[in-house]
Amino acid sequence: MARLPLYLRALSALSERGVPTVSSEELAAAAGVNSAKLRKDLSYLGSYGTRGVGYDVEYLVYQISRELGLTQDWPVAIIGIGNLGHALANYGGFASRGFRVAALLDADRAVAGQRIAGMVVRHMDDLEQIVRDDHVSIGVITTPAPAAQGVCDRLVAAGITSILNFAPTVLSVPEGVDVRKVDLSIELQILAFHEQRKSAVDPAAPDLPAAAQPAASPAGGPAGDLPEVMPA
Amino acid sequence: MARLPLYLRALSALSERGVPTVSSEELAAAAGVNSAKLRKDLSYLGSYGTRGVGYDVEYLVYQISRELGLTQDWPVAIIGIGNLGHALANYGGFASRGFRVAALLDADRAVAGQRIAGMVVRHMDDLEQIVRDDHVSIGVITTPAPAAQGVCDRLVAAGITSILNFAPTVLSVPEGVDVRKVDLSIELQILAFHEQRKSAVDPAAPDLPAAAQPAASPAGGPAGDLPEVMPA
DNA sequence: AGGCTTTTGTGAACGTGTGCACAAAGCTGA
DNA sequence: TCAGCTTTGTGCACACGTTCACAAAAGCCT
Ligand SMILES: NC(=O)c1ccc[n+]([C@@H]2O[C@H](COP(=O)([O-])OP(=O)(O)OC[C@H]3O[C@@H](n4cnc5c(N)ncnc54)[C@H](O)[C@@H]3O)[C@@H](O)[C@H]2O)c1
Ligand SMILES: NC(=O)c1ccc[n+]([C@@H]2O[C@H](COP(=O)([O-])OP(=O)(O)OC[C@H]3O[C@@H](n4cnc5c(N)ncnc54)[C@H](O)[C@@H]3O)[C@@H](O)[C@H]2O)c1
Repeated sequence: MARLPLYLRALSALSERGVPTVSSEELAAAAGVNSAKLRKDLSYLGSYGTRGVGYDVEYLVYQISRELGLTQDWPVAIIGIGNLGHALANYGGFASRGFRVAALLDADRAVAGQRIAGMVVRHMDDLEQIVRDDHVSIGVITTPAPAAQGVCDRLVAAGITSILNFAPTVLSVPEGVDVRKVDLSIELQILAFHEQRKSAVDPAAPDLPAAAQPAASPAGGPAGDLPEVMPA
Repeated sequence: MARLPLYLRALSALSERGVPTVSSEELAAAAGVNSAKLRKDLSYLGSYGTRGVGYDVEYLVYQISRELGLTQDWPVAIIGIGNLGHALANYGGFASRGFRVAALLDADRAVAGQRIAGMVVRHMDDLEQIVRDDHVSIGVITTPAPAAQGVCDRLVAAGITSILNFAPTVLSVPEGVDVRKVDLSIELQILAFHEQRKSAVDPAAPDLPAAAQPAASPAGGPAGDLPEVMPA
């Protein structure tokens, strides 16, 4: 389940505060989910709760870490050391959660060789060797969008089976390779969408404020602006 | 719908290549979704397709932009100009999609005053005034996690109703305020989870490789490692 | 002009995820 | 030891999103 990391974070915070046990209600509130959902998620891992008491925090941290595969630490490689690659390389939050930045790579020979966060940026030529020697199985793509598919293909060919993609492109990969994407523009656009909804017919019923309009105007400009992009 | 931005991106690419029309099949492939799903999503906006031909690319771009509220451009403020805030400030990909970085803010007086990407970083003291004067309605939080909730509260108090949060915390906000989060650690943990599944019982049936074990051992260490975190 | 091909729009079945509600289970205190 | 209280684990119903499949519509070719 994709919510386990959330629970793990909340549990870690409790653990650091020395809290010995939590009820599903408390933990659910901390993670921002429904308590029944949380209990069902946890029961999927097995029955690790005590009725009338709750869950043992330390034990649950261990069980979830185990389920997520965080008892080992995963070497990750970051490809494309520009603005974003820099920020990720300097970010200390990975190491604390079972991930280790094993290598920084870039195609630009002016970038390769630089020291960033105590590591030397390697050139893409060394990709295959690095993946093999350091057993890297997770790759992070922070190259410009046009280069992303090519980089992805090379990563897959080198044996990487999990990719985190920051470039705004749909990557196609063979079966057995997992891709997750982080796309800021999409997040902002979704926010803008809701923002527009809010400001549309604020006082009255917030139902379908603008979407009902276009159907009413058969061929002319729907709202009077930008008619030049209308079809013939 | 959260998929509209994806369609919009694919359509923009087609538009730049001068393609006049697309079928739902082609567009679905480009966006990485099912064609029936795509048609249903688009039909939700109204009937903008021609049977036997497909959809007019330019027209659809306009309609989706309109639905998402991208015909206007949204001023955003970035709070916390550290590693990540820097990268976002330098990123050119926002402007091209209807977003404008209106202000950079930081609580550190050593950071405020610096010029980044042609803008002067402002101090948090000016937050309320900036939000009011520039009509900022979207805030991006890139401060350390412990500061996030406090910053969030100030943003909300200042009148911001949409927040994009990069700090690994659950933000609580009053009703009417939208929060979306981007959490790298969670993404990596999900990848690690699948990665572990793949490598677990690779040749045989990949069913529930490790989860069935703990129930069999009533009180001892479940698999022999890390017994010190087991409960009493 | 009329049939043929292509592609949309949508009805209906399906699967999944969510949340309520409650019985069973364990702890606590008398 | 036993009653009472708290909290888990889960059966069940419901709502949502996804996918198939097909009829209606539009263009095209003869
Ligand atoms: N900077 C941000 O805040 C931000 C935000 C959202 C999305 N993104 C996306 O992240 C990606 C990177 O953004 P950025 O601002 O860091 O860009 P950037 O131009 O600063 O950095 C890109 C780096 O990738 C390297 N590179 C180019 N082609 C390569 C290849 N084939 N193999 C290996 N390395 C290669 C370049 O040498 C450069 O160092 C882009 O796709 C961008 O759209 C960035
Ligand atoms: N750097 C990354 O690649 C990365 C990746 C994932 C998540 N994150 C998260 O993003 C956040 C920022 O990361 P970073 O590496 O940029 O951290 P950073 O320490 O480099 O930057 C944080 C900035 O926030 C400012 N700040 C602190 N408290 C503030 C407040 N109350 N109001 C306004 N500004 C304040 C600091 O002055 C600093 O400039 C963190 O929560 C981190 O967990 C970062």
